[in-house]
Amino acid sequence: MALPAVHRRSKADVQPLPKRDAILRAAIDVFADRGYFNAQVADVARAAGVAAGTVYLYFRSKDDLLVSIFERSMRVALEEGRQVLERTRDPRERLRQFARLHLGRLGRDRNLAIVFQVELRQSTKFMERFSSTLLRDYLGLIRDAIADGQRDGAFRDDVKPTVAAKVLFGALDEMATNWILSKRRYALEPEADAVLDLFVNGVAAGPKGRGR
Amino acid sequence: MALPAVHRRSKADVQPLPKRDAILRAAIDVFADRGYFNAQVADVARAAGVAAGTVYLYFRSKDDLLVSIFERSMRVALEEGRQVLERTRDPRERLRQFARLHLGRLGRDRNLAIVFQVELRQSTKFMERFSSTLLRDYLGLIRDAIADGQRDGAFRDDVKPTVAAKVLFGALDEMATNWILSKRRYALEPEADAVLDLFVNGVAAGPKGRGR
DNA sequence: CGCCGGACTGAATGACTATTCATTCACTTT
DNA sequence: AAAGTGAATGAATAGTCATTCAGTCCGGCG
Repeated sequence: MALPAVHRRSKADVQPLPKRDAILRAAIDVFADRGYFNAQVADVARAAGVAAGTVYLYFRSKDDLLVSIFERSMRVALEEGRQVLERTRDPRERLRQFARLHLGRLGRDRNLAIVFQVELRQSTKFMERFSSTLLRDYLGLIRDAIADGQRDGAFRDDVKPTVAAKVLFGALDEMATNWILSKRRYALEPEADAVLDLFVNGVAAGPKGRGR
Repeated sequence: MALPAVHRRSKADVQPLPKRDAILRAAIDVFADRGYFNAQVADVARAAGVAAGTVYLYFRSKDDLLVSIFERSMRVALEEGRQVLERTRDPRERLRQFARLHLGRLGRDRNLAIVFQVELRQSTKFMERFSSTLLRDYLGLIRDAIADGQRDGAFRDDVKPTVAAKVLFGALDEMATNWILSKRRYALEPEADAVLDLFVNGVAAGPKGRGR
């Protein structure tokens, strides 16, 4: 049972399991292209340049591929989001940065965006699993930023932060979904500014706008 | 086994194909419960009280079931939406009614809501098919109402109606999705008012709020 | 009556595919 | 060079299901 050489720098020690990453990347592309249910594990393996069985050395199951894509990306998103909130104090600017980050991330990787906006939403089974953890945290970040803004006096305090967070997230989500489905090819990230402007100022005309 | 229906008004003319409707209704319930891909056609048949083969007397394929659910509901939604726009003139009130209609429809039928918010979004294949027709029209209704409001002077005219329409739709969509996934059971329709308030007035505090 | 047409049935068919596992292979160690 | 190791392979397995179709059943008609 001799454990292999300790000082061997070769193989999987270079750092982040290159094969695992290759498979995840391939999964994103294949799922985006054919859809999760229509994609075969063998397709993913081929795209990653490995044999079908190899996928199972790194992932428990086909489901696990989808879950792993979600978790890895979401962790990054949460980390980036938290950093924005730390480094920026102005409530509006915070939300704007957050929105740009969100759309920027998806706009940079179309296939990832497809997996997030479309493939991940298959069946309530997945949805519940996802939305009850990382996604909840993500929404929580927005909610907290809004609540902070209310304390600052920058935002109205007669709206519930949770509702406002959902509205903002929903708006961004729709921009992303539309971008994916659109035949036109435009930059997604800049849309963040338009969304933020609407979210902050509303559509009502005139500076006094409020009330009915 | 004898069918009691003696002198039934010549076959299926009693109204609109009761069996077809039963199958569609069953499909909504089964898809909502198990998810489209995990649901078997035989499950739908059983829930509808017919044999598996009978489903194919009324629908071309399993896909066709999903498409039919979407199309039938969407046609109703479009019709109701158009009526609102006809009977109401005030821009804000129009949007409010529209939002209530939207959330009211989903809030009334949880399984239909699940099919719409989750199951229908499987794979870009379906999404593209759907979003390029009825859904586009639905968004168009919102967009036109907003453009009207701009002509009225009720809404700012420095926002693109298409963008504003997506923002509003996205916000409503997110409220619906959250409602489905939430363990809490609350009324969905009333949320429309909160969303509309935010969409019209924005989160910014103070009556002058605008600008940066 | 006996026969017709068509709605309906559900077992059988034909495909498809996630997952497994006996082998092979590329290296290392001794 | 011999032996060992575990990563990687990919053919075979074990199911799963959408869809079909040969037949059943029934009301009405001649």
